[in-house]
Amino acid sequence: MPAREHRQIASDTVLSKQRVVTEAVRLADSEGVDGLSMRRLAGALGAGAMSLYHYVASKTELLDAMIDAVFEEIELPPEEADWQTAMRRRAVSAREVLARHPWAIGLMESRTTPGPANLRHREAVTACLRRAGFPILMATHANWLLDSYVYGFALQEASLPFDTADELANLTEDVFLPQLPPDEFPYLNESAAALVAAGYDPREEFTFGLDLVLAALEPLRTSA
Amino acid sequence: MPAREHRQIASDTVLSKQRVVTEAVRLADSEGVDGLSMRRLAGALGAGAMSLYHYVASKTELLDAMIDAVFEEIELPPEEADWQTAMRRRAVSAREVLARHPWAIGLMESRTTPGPANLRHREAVTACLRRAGFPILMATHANWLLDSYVYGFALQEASLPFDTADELANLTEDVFLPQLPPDEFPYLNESAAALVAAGYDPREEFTFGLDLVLAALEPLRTSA
DNA sequence: ACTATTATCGTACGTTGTACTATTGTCAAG
DNA sequence: CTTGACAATAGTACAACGTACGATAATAGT
Repeated sequence: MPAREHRQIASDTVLSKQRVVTEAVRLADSEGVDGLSMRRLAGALGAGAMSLYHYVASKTELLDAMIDAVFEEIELPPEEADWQTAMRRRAVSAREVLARHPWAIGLMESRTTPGPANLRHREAVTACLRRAGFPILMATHANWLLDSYVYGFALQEASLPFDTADELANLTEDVFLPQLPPDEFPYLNESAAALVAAGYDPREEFTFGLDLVLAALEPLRTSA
Repeated sequence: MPAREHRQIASDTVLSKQRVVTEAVRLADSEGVDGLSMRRLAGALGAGAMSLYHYVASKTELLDAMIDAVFEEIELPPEEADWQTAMRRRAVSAREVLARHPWAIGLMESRTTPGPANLRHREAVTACLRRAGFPILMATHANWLLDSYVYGFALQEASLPFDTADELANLTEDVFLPQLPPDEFPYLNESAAALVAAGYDPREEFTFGLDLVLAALEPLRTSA
């Protein structure tokens, strides 16, 4: 391996797998994953399309690397905190990250081999639960439950056509309600009205369910 | 609307939006959503590619219709049961259906307008919760929590590369463990071993978390 | 200076979604 | 019985896609 350590001063004009993946993530964020083509990505990097294939073997591998780059952004459960705050921290971080990169959720379904950041993450979470006194199989259950909640919430959030409470109010009046005849959908009408009145904040909505789940898991520890 | 009621005796050779969507779902089930092209779909229906466009305006609309067809398979919460068993029934059904059509989960992220079956489903679930005594906003919270769990679980299940406990054991030994040096991933090693020993059944794993969530929601009712 | 290796890319092939157009089959109005 | 309208079925063509292949340019080791 003759590749020396002396990094080129500026990696701005030099390609690398890092730069390819980073730019791919940026492109997917702004244009959606359907707008991410090898040619467009190469163009954004000021390179020819085929040059990318020196850093990724295929588009599939690129997508895998993008997902792992997303996992790298998620905060690991801090070791010093008690298990509930540690898990809350990492869950909240995960939701934020997935909200920034909504395309990542849809991609997970098809790609099955976890990257290194993904593995590190899982290890840290399992460690946290085990050290908190959860028996092995209970830790597995807790893991499934927590991850399901995080991913599912992110998936639902990604499929919402609005971002702010204002947009929700507008859309409800202009789009949703006209599609919901009150005699056929009385409860959805009621819900929509209440939601507009109360406002909607994804962070609050998320922590509500999260705290409920964490509290429900507490008695499963054998706190020794 | 001159379209008479007299259905052609056999709709086997005759096209219709129904038949197009149904066959598209079948194709996605067997070949994955990437294997679903308009030409292949038309071929499976014994038609020319462009003929499909008399029944769907675009591939996007086809995908939307496919998702709604999936929702149609999900059992509604039975009205006569108490709320916990009703919600359990529909959640279990949802997981089964999504496990049959894994591609549907990844599709939800990008499509934002719910179809009629989707709306019916949401109405029925909200009705069940409200009738059980959940205040409006609590019903919304419960809805988010339950749906997050169901979708997230389905998403994780879809990204598992094995289906049976046997395959899990084989893969663990041949693929997973070799990627997990015990000094770097002690807890994942421990987990993997325990999981292989205990076996893994998605239905059990799912109901574990589900029952926990349902129990945690119970006190939020104002049972009047 | 010469060679081997690494990095870059142009061209070309097969496949995709679908716009446009042409061709049928059916039926109501004359 | 004719005619005109409309619903249904396709063929062709085009731009964009992933990428196999081979050619070039840059760099490093001798």
